[in-house]
Amino acid sequence: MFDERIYKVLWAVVESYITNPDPVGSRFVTKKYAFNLSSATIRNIMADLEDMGFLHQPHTSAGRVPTDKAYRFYVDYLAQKEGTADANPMDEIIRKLENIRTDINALLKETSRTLSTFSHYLGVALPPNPNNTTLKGINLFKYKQRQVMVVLMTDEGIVKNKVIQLDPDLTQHDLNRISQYLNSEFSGQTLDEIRSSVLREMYRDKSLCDTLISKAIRICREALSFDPGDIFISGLHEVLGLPDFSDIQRIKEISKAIEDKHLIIKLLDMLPRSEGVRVLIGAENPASEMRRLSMVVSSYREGNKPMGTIGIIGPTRMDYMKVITLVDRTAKFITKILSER
Amino acid sequence: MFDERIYKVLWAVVESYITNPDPVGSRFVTKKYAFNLSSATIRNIMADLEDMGFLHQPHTSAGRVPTDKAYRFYVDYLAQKEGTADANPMDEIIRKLENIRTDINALLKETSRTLSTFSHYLGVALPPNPNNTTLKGINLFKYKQRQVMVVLMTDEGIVKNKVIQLDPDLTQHDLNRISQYLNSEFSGQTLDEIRSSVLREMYRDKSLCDTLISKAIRICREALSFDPGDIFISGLHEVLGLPDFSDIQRIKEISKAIEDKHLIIKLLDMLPRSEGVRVLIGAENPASEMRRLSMVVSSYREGNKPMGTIGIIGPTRMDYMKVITLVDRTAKFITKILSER
DNA sequence: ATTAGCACTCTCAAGGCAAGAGTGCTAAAG
DNA sequence: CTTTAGCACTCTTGCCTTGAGAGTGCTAAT
Repeated sequence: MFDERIYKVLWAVVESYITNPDPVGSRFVTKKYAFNLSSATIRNIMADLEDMGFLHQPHTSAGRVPTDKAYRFYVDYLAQKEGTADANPMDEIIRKLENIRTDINALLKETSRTLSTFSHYLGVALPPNPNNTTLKGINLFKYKQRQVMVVLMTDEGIVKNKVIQLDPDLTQHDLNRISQYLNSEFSGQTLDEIRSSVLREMYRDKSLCDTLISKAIRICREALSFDPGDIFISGLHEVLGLPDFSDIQRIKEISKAIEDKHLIIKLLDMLPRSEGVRVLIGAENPASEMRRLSMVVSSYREGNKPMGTIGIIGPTRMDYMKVITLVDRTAKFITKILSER
Repeated sequence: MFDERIYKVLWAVVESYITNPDPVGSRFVTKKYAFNLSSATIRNIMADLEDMGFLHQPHTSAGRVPTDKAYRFYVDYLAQKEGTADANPMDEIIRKLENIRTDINALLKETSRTLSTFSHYLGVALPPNPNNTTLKGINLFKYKQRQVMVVLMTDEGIVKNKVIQLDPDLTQHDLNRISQYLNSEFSGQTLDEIRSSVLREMYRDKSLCDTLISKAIRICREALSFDPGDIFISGLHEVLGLPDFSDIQRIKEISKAIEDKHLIIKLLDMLPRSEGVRVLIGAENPASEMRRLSMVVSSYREGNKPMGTIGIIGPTRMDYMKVITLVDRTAKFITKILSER
């Protein structure tokens, strides 16, 4: 049962299928990966592997194709002997990203693009969840009659702005005082914390209905109703070139995934921000829409504080080795940039 | 030559093909659009139309298919007897957009989505070109060591922010003075004007190298290097359902168009902001990548001032009638919202 | 000028056939 | 007991043919 051999065969099948999406037959395995075994023996082994749920044959007398379970085995095994891949493209990536040190949004946008061009899969990059960011400053500007522009700035370099309607017309002077109050009260807290304390205050201070403070709180409440930050996804044309997406149904799947950004955002946001790369293969994915897709993601941080997530999305038949090191090093590089500045 | 008849046939062919993408034959025309003519006569007419470049047959003995020229004829004719279409979905659109009166970006995002769901084509929305917007105010915040967050706000409700690097470390007090100077100097001007006057001053004041003013100008110069505002494109999954995009090549085309946002931005930005709807059919399109796509666009305004552009992109075989009124009324509605506030 | 009739062309779907690939099983060999 | 050789079997794939169907273009008649 602890036969090394059969895992070597499994390994060979996965590798072969990854480089070339044809069902792989017993004969091919013997030829390409010279075991000292005949094709008949391999056949038996492969039959065993199928029973164990690692392989699948599309029809009698086609070769075998790896299942999700096989890929899982493959990447777990990969993790043990990590770092075998060469990092050729990294130089170029670093060169591309190094010029965008300051602006985190631009950095992430470029990251998603770079990831996609080098992996030939979808590149994704998620900014820090605004709810967990800590407020650096809030500024209010009179915009038009009864309209106020709220500009929120966080320690992470995220800027959110919103125009909100206000019943009584306030002067810029009023607004300055309000923002001063808000800053002294709230800066240094995360937006989530602020939101809950705002709600608390609302209940307590029902009486002070028309004071400056209650106005400030109303502003806060309105301004904090942010949707999660925008996600950057790029490289659709890359995956369209892959043989895995040669039929229209699968293209619809992936394009749906792209347009349903909310789904991916929630998915990535749910993942624990543990260090290192995480791989979700096919049906391991919580979202049913992505049962035939895999994700390789890693979180980036500023110092020790987890920020957002970057990674790639592609078919389950994916060059995991290449992609994992790509995502890993890119995440580390972004972490370095953010921590240095 | 001025025979009404032959144009009626052309009209019939286009209408038929728009509702159903099968090559249309002579017999079908006689049946569906009861002329008092036999199929043989129609055949002759259709042969003439082919000579004139209006029709095309994929192969001997298939019906005819309209060319770009035919669509052009169709929409030009449509323009004359405008407004025949019912505006059923408009109520719903208005309901959807009415709640987002304040924030122009949210408004445009929702617009592109709405356009796509109701047209079943790609919905696009382009914010005002930031270069033509007039500055309302500029604010500088100390962000980190030697880094300054610049927040620009325009009359049009666009907010741009950027973190820039600054050689000498300035205090928030310095920054306040600088922003005060910038506001007094530049607010009310368009960003383009500001950019050119900044360049002029740069040359003149080479001597004042380290004064506050020169710093301010340096800030301005850096902050003004904006790419054109983001464009909103949505509805890829809508077009993937269309029979026109059943082959993978065409999908690649359109997905390339989506990812090359720059291209579309330039395209739309080039179009004169004339009132009313503009239709670009297939090869009329300046960009070669879009030779098999059509665009129906209209600009929206605030008062009399042209702002950005909205519209839809789809195959040349498009329900122009429906789409034109859809785009037209949506643009008018947005104009109304913006002008009211 | 219009129409009926007819031969012609082209596509498309279905069926049949042969080649090729890969399997599973069995029986022999190590 | 494990491995291997051999062979029959299955299934896909490509290719060809065939027939139906649709639509045309041309000619001759109205």
